[in-house]
Amino acid sequence: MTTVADPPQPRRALRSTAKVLPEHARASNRSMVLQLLFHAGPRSRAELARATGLTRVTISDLVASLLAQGLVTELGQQADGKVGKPGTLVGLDAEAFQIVAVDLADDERVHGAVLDLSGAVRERRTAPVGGCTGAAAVEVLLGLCRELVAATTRPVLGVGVGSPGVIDLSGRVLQAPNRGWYDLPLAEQLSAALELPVHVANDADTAALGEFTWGGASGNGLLVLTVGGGVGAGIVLDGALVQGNEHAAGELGHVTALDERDEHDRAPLGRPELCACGRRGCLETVLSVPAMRRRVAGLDAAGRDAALASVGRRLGIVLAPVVSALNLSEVVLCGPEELLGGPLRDAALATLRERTIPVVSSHVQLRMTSLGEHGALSGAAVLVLSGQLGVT
Amino acid sequence: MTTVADPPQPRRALRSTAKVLPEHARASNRSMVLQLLFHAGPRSRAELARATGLTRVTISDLVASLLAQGLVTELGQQADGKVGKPGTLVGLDAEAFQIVAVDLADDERVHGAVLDLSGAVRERRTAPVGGCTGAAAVEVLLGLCRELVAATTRPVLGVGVGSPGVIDLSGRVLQAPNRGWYDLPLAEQLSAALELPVHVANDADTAALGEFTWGGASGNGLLVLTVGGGVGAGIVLDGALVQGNEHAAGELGHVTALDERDEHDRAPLGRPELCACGRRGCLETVLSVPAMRRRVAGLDAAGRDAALASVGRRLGIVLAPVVSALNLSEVVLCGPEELLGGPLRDAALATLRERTIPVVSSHVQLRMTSLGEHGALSGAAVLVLSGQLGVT
DNA sequence: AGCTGTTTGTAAGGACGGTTGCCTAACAAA
DNA sequence: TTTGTTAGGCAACCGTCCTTACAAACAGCT
Repeated sequence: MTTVADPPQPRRALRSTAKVLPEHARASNRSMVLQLLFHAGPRSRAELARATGLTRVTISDLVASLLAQGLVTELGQQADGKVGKPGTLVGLDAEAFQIVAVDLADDERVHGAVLDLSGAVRERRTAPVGGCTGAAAVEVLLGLCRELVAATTRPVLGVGVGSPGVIDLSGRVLQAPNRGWYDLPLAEQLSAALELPVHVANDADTAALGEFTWGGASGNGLLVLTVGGGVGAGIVLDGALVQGNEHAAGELGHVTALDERDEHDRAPLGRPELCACGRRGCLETVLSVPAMRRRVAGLDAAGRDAALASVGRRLGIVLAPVVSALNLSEVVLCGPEELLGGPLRDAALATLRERTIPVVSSHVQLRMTSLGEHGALSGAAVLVLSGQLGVT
Repeated sequence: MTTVADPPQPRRALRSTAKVLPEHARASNRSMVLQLLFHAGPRSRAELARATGLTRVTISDLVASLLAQGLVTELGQQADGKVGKPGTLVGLDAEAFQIVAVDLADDERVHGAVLDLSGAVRERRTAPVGGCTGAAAVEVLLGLCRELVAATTRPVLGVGVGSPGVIDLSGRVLQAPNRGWYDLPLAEQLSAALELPVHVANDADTAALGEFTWGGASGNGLLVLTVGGGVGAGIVLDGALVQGNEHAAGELGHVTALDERDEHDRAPLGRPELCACGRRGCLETVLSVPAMRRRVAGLDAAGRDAALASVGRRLGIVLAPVVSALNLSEVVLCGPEELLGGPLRDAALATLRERTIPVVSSHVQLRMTSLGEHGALSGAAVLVLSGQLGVT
């Protein structure tokens, strides 16, 4: 009959939406129960019902399916002297599955571990990279994964990998210059070879996940800065990693931190140095471990402290806009404690507070990681927990 | 029987999770259909089914309920010469409801409008603030809202308000010094008085929403900077506003942008000025409209351009870490075109590119808003569209 | 001991949402 | 006219959660 007017022009790409089925609701509720048991410890079914808002009937059903899968176990009666029938405690069984986690941040050796569901490391292995790149580097990684899988004593929930470079949500490495990987579907390849679920993410992102889950993060909004050969950052907002437009969020290492014309701290830091990226004064040229070691070499304690404080001030200047814009609750440093933990941290925090409004700065914390060396490994494990069980 | 070991200590506050019911799946799918019709224009049921992944049966059912509510209408047959039965086009009815939107960013007058579902302004009203604060300011706002509601010619979908200050997700104003509001449940009060759904958010956030929905945003990651009496920012990541730990995300106005010891641009900008917050050199002391007008007053064209370029460079320095950390695709400036649009924008973009790695800076855009004066009003309308229909 | 009230966990039945399978209507191409 | 394709509707089924009802286990009281 009536023909139709021209459709209005599409205004922008649609936000990724997906159909929702009742079974997704089920999965979400199942994850909520697991999340609760994971973080808050064993509970009775009735308590789970109250905490989730679901009915006891539904919780019973969910718990029954989790029991059938072996993910949770009944732990006996609640022994507190309240009125009424005592509940049966149900708890996550940390021994039910094991997780294989691998960290590729180190250029010399690939570090891996087997963890249980509580995040405890059960087994540790490393493999030398030996300068391998491209497909050969994938083989080294795959070999370590096989070795770790062989070392597990329980069914494997999945494999988590933290790698430098730009990595999309599907675990495809868009670019990782250190390994010579470009547009490589790493998760897919590993998954096919190992016949296991594999999750791959940027190493700073996995470090952020680990800190978020196990580092005692307090509020909402966490930035984790990994300081090693380079500088990277992972950001968790509202419980999720920030991806960025090109999956390159967290590229803080190459923000200019030292300006040709700044008088600020000129004496201790000298003129802006040339960076590997071809520009001058990048944060990496002052904050990376090699740069700092070079700067403090041969200095006495006072000189060393002054130099590190200068670096900390530059870091504070770079962090101030980020912390303000996102109203972060926590900034966490990962790297050598002896370089980052002292005057550097203190100066960075002081500078950060100086340069931000109190409503923001009074709540923000700046501290060393509480996970020690293997934060990235724990984070890679969280990647699997999150991907397979919905637990974060 | 067996008593139980101590539960593991809770490690952190749980991420906000909520139970999911099948009816939520229904609401989500309904929103997805509306979203599609909103952004991509009229479609047949079969096309909707293909686009959403749902079956034709389910789509028919959803469309039937939307037809019953008057939100969509059938627009006749598809007239293209393909094989098979031609489909019946179904389109969002922009006339079905109207939206009342109010912007409180201006200290002198409250601006309001009636919009249809396509975002077109149908009616415009303002009310003088007259220095009112506290409850009196609420009364002024309420009066304007009543006037606008009376001016509507269709059922009202809801009321959206953009206000300066820190505002939580429920529309409670935690603090808005300009209006003398502290811990005020504004959305709740307005909703009770008007007997309509009311959504309240920070004005920079609503501006960001408006730009995101109607400004032709390209990629993922948008920061909108509102420049007026002060400076504010709203950030949209992954299709959602960034809230921040204390709902204070976007507080960029009081980041130090001009340092006592910086030589950088000293000549055009002078020594760091005292800011209303009590500190020196905040971004607001160089980028706010009054500050800029004062700086360019009495200068010739060249001097004016140089001064604005200096301001742009300071802005670029502040933005660089944020753009890098979040890998933003777009930074949008809202405010007086004659101040922001020319040398300031150019210098800010150039500085931003100088200070960030190409992988980040090559994709980022920095431009004036395409929504003109009433971006915040459009954004307040999006608040309602999003809250009531799930359309963004 | 026996009763009462409270709390836990399960069972049965109903409501809702989505799917599959099958039907008819409408059209183009052979 | 026949064939193949597409749109849209109807019926039957499955999954998920809810409400209601009930048995079991306990504390506190008489």
